[in-house]
Amino acid sequence: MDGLQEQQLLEQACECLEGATGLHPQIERASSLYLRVAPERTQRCFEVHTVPRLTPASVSWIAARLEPEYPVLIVSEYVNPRLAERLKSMDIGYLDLAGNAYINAPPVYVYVRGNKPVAAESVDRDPAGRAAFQSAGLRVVFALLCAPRLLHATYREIADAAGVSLGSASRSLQALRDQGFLLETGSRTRRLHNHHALIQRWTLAYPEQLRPRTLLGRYRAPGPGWWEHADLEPYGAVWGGEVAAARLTGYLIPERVSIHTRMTPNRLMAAFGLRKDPDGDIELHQTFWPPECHTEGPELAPRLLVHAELMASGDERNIETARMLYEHGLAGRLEPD
DNA sequence: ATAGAGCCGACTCGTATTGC
DNA sequence: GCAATACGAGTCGGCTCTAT
Repeated sequence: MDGLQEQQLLEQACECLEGATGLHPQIERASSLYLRVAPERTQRCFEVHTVPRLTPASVSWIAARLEPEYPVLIVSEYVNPRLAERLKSMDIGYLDLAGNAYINAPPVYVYVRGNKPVAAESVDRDPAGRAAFQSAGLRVVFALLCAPRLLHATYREIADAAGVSLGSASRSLQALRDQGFLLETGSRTRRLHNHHALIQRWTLAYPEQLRPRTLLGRYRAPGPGWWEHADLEPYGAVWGGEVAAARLTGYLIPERVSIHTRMTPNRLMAAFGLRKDPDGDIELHQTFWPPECHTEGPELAPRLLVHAELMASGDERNIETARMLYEHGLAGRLEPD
């Protein structure tokens, strides 16, 4: 999202706030966007973060990443009641285009939730631009991030490795180029740019766009702690999410299990006595990344995926663990932008 | 509440064109 | 000849609307 679109979204949200409350917010632009919500009544200034489509994962991301100088105000097209509740509980302010808002700037206090979303034109709805962060695009981005050799491969090789069609690979790469995430440095030599933002976009889009499509089913094990001594390797499977994070950091006691496998679930079910259960705490997923993707160990999913799964859970301890994984693994492996 | 029709977006596939 | 790119046709799945 570029600066102009950010400001447009903020201006529209401010109009909604003005209409609903009679406050006269004042936008200030420096290195980032700032908002004085009621300059005539309080000098309190918020640092604005625009997130057109707010999801549980993006709230997790924001909660994990922000160490702001000023209190934070999230501006989105729509903040649903559950997210509103969650943001308020963390004392993070929000504004949306439906007129929902939480602003805690004494003596000014606003809390509105439950307004329905307005059917407005999204600022992030350009089909070509989104291609990189839909299911096919997410596979391509993941392959490029985890197997950098592919940056210098042909379109066909990239498409094969990512498990998408040639046309989808082409559209995804074009979208990445358009958004400044992919730089052509010569004939078939490419470089990823702005890794941090790219990982953020991937992390936010993964639980919505790709994860539901790789889900094979939910299961339940005969007893707790079964995963501690289970050997997945013979079944072409790896640990994701909380179990992988526990093994990488020793910081978590897993409650939910996610397993990524290249085979059908039958053999895993037979080996570990798993039963199908729509409310089970075990999720089986089809592996979507190429074998050459870098992993931390033979039985662990790539760190980028583990990070995204933790962030998507919304659990505070998971988010903290995700931050550790990012800082002590992902960030160090990135090329400088 | 549910089933069926219709619509739409995302994706794949095939093919034509262009450039090296 | 091969790779990159563009584009149209077709498929699939999800969503909404409507009739029952």
